[in-house]
Amino acid sequence: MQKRVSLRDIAERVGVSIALVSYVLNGREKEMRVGSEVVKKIRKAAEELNYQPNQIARSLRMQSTKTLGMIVADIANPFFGSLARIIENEAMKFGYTVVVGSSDENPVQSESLVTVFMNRQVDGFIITPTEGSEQQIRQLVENQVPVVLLDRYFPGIDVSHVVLDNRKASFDATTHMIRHGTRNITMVAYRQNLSQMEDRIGGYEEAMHHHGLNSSKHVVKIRKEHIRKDMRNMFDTLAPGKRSGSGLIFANKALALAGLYCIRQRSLKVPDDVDFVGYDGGEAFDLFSPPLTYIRQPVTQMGKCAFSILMGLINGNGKGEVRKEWLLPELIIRNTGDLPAQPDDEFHGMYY
Amino acid sequence: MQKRVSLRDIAERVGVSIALVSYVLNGREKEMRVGSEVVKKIRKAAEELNYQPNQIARSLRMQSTKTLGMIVADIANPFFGSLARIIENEAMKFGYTVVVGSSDENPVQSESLVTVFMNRQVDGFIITPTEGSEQQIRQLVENQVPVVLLDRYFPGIDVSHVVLDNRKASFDATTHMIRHGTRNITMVAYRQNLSQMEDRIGGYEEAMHHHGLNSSKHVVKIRKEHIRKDMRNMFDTLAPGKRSGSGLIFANKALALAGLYCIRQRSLKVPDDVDFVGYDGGEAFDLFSPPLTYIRQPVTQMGKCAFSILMGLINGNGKGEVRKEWLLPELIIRNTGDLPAQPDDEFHGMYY
DNA sequence: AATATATGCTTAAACGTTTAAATAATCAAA
DNA sequence: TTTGATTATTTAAACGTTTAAGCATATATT
Repeated sequence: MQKRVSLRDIAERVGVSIALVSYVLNGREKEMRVGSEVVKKIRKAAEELNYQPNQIARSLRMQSTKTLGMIVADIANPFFGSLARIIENEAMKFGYTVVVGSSDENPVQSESLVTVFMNRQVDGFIITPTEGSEQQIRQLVENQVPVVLLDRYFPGIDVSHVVLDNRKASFDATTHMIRHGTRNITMVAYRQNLSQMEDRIGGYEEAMHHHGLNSSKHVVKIRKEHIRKDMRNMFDTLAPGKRSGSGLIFANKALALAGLYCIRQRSLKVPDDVDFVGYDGGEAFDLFSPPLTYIRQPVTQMGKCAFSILMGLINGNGKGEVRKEWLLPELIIRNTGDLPAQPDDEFHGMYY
Repeated sequence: MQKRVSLRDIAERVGVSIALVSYVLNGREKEMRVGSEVVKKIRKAAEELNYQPNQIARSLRMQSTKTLGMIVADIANPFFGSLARIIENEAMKFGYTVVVGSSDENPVQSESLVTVFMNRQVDGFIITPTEGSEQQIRQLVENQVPVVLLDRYFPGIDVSHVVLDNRKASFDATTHMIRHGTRNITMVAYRQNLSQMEDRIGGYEEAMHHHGLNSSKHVVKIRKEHIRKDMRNMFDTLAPGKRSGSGLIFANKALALAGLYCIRQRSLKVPDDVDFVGYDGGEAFDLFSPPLTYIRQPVTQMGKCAFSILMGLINGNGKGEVRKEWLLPELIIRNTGDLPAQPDDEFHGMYY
């Protein structure tokens, strides 16, 4: 790697001090009353030498790296990939760079990412917190590190967050099924102590209760590590499709996909044998026969919102307000034989 | 954000110089013959104050940031997301951090990412080059910046790369179809001047030629920006399914998905009406009726390989060898009514 | 004529590390 | 007793910026 040109190189070539060069290249020549001749010469030299500022040196001096740390469950998951993409785009606009890490839903990994990012002096965090990471988050907040939680939050910590209104999402999905004549509705969720899951289950229960179907409420909790096995068990036990009016609501995409495997395996028809609603869309939902009903999250809005809150925290230097956002879901109703509307040609890049 | 503890804080508390603290905390106490009592005291103080090194300061001094720049087409695309994930994991093991940027297949954006990352003094790059970015890459190489190209490469530049053996992949896919009795095979590709596309098309042509089907060779080039429209046109013109022995090979996943829309729209059956092979797998391919045949890329291997080559370049300080890797594809043969084998429960995280 | 103000530029410290070189003290060998 | 190692520690420069403070010189104001 060749040595890069520094302010010193320009200063020497022009025959002035480093300070002057810095002032000019930062556009402070008026304020600092730099002679117009000198300004020209410095600009010219910078151009000729193709000067690029060393952001590391600047960071050290300024105590601000213009870097954000983002911790998601898994960047290979297109939901998080899309969020990362949106935040990356926003960040770029404001001169920020994003470093992304995947916690794998593991609090130990999450902790180590926080440490690595802190050592790299990131200016703030956007975090998808994992089960068991409550203490970490609390510590960050106590140390006055700018943090925004995304996708999940901890009711017990007073920190900004941007999440889907999961309760409403499940409520709407359940209500939709009930209106459709489905009575025997099962909520299939992860066995996981996170706001997300709890709210997704809560909304379902609320809707069932609201429609007087309390007695037929049924929540199945599946272990993430045994998703296939537990899913098969569920299908064997519940035998949806055997009795009429069965419906399944899957609390996330991984569950829905595992469920769809079982549905295909048992040659069940949607919605006649089992009614279906999943969280998050995707190719598989569009191309299934029939295309499937799902809850769409406003991913773009989530990303932009989280970013702008974080900017507020960072630039408000400690006085940035805590903001808590629950964004609205959209129920994409299908489960019919018709092909889903094709996205327009202009559409690309965003997988949700 | 609270002030963090520095070497100076420890030095003052123990009553020694900063240098000594640095030596000890870097494990150089033997080499530097630091008194064992002092070592203990420094360790203790560091522990008590919960000292964390400032990586920015270290980077400035060491002229090495332990950071890698990764530029992909789109991090929201699970193929790139998976690659990013693998590289992130590898990097972590070696104390590196990865900053990822999405070029959107746009050379201007790619250029600006390169600049941003260079200013942040990344130690090396892993790049998925876009059409028209040849000059940028050439410049990096000339400036002796460690670079590894991933997924695509430029035959005209002598720089390390890790790509799928796309030629073989298409050759195998085409041969498989021909053996299966499909004669009327169309290759559906992007109109794009990248090694990837050219090789994917080339392998198809080679196989057709090899089996004496030169006259029925047919390559359709679709514009990325008008993928839906061009795809519909193709189906209207070619009318696959109208004549027997029709087959379609899609040069990437986006094309395959757009193609599957049309297949469903026209109620064509795979493989009776149209035979099908796509690049890259995914939920949609697994859950389609029937599950679809596709070319699997060894994503994990690609990521690990690219990373290790980059490490060689960085640590070989300029003498690291240029390595060019073409990795082997795997043809996942299906197109039958059977459900695909379910991934094991242990499987998770990797979407390819 | 003395003082104030404006202009144009330089000096030097600071950010938090690493590390070569200097220093000082102890001890062994001549 | 001097010299030479050995051991333990400090000093200070360097990495490339930013920026407060200082210093001339010229011009304007009393």
